[in-house]
Amino acid sequence: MEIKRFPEVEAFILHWGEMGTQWGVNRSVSQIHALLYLSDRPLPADEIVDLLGLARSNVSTGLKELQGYGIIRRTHIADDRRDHFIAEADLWDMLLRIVAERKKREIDPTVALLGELAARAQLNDDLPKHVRERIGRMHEFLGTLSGWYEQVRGLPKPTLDALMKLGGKVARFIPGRRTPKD
Amino acid sequence: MEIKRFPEVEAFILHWGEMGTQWGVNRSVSQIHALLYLSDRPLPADEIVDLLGLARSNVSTGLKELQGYGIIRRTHIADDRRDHFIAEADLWDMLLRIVAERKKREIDPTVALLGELAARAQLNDDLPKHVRERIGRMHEFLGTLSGWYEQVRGLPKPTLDALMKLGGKVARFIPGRRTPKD
DNA sequence: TTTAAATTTCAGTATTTACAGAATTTACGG
DNA sequence: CCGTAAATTCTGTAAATACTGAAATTTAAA
Repeated sequence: MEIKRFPEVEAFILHWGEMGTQWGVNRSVSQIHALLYLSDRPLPADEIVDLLGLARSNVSTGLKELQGYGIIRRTHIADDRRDHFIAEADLWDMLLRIVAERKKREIDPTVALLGELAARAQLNDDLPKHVRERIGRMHEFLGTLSGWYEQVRGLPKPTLDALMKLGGKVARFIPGRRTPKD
Repeated sequence: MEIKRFPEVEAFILHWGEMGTQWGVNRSVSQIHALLYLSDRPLPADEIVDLLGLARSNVSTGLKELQGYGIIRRTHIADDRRDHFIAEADLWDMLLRIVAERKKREIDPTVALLGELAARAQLNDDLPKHVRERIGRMHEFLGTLSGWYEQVRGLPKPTLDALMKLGGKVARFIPGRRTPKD
C-alpha cells in the first residue's frame, strides 16, 4: 500500500504511459494499467484517481478500455460496494491478449478490406497488373500472419517460453531445408 | 501511371493511412508509404503532393520518416534533378524493418530503463517485494522477447514463410515436451 | 421501494498533434 | 562562383484527441 510513493513505481508508471501513447494507446489508460500491474491488491477507481491524479470520469473510461483488452478484471472486496480492479499478472497472457485484441480491431478488418479490393481488382481490367498483384500480395501476407498468430496464441505458456529460448534455432526443424547450420 | 485515379488504389491508401494512425504513425506518412508501395516506378515528392493533396513540407517530413524506418529508398532518374522514392516491395523485409525500428525506438529504451529500475530496486529495502519482483519480471520478459526477435529477424525469408505455414506445429519439435499431439 | 453511493455519459475546455505556407538552406547546372 | 530548382526547416493555424466537472444513470443496501 501507498505504492505510488516510491520513485521506482513512479518511473515505471510514467514510462509505461509514454510507451502507450507511442502505440496509439491513451496515456491515462496505460498509466492505469501500469499501476494495477504493480499493485498486489485490487484497487477501486477512487484510489486510482488519487494515485494518478486523473478525473474520475477519465479513470472510468480507462478501466473500461482495459477490460476491453481483457488485461484487467473486476473483483469485489468484502464489505465494500465499490468495484475493484486487478491486472493480469502473467505477462504471456497479457501480451497475447493485447495482440489478439489489436488484431481483431485493426488487422482483421484490414484483411477483409484487402480481400474485397483484391476481388474487385480481378474484375477491373483497367487496373494496372502490378497494382492487382501488390494488393493481392499484401492480402495474402497479412492473412497468413493472422492465421499464424491464431495458432501460436493457443500454445501453452511453457511451450512459448521454450520457443523463445530456441530463438532462430527453430529453423533447424523445417523439413526440406538446404543448409542446417545456424 | 495516373495510379491514383483507381478507386481500389484510393481505398487502399485511405485505409493504410487510418491503420497508421492507430499504431501511432502519422496519417500522411502511411499514406505516402501506401502510394509508393502501389507504384511500380519511383515517384518524386511533387507527384506525391499532387496525388495525395498534401503540402510539400509535409511530404518532405514524411519521406524522411519512412527512410528512417528503412522501408523506402531514394533513387535517381536520368535527366531529372529531383529525388525519387520507391518502397520496399518485399513484405517480409518491410515488416521486419518496421518492427526492428520500433523495437529500437521504444522497446530497447524500455528494457534499459527497467534494468535500471530493477537494479535500484535491489538496493531499496523499503520497496515492497512484489514491486521488485514484477518490475524484474517485466524486464526479463521484454528482454527475452527482444533477443528472440533479433534472432528471428536474421532468418532467410523462405524459412520465415515455412515457419508461418507450420504455425502451432513448431511446438512438436520442442525437446522434452510432454504431449506431442497438436 | 427509497435513498445514497458508485459509475457512466456528456458537453465544454485544454492540450497535443498534424498540417500548410513562408522562409531558408542545399545542391546542381551553367 | 552565380543563379535557379529542389528540399528542408520553421512558425503559425487548424484539427484531432484527451481530459475535466457536472449531470444523469445505474446499482445495491436498507
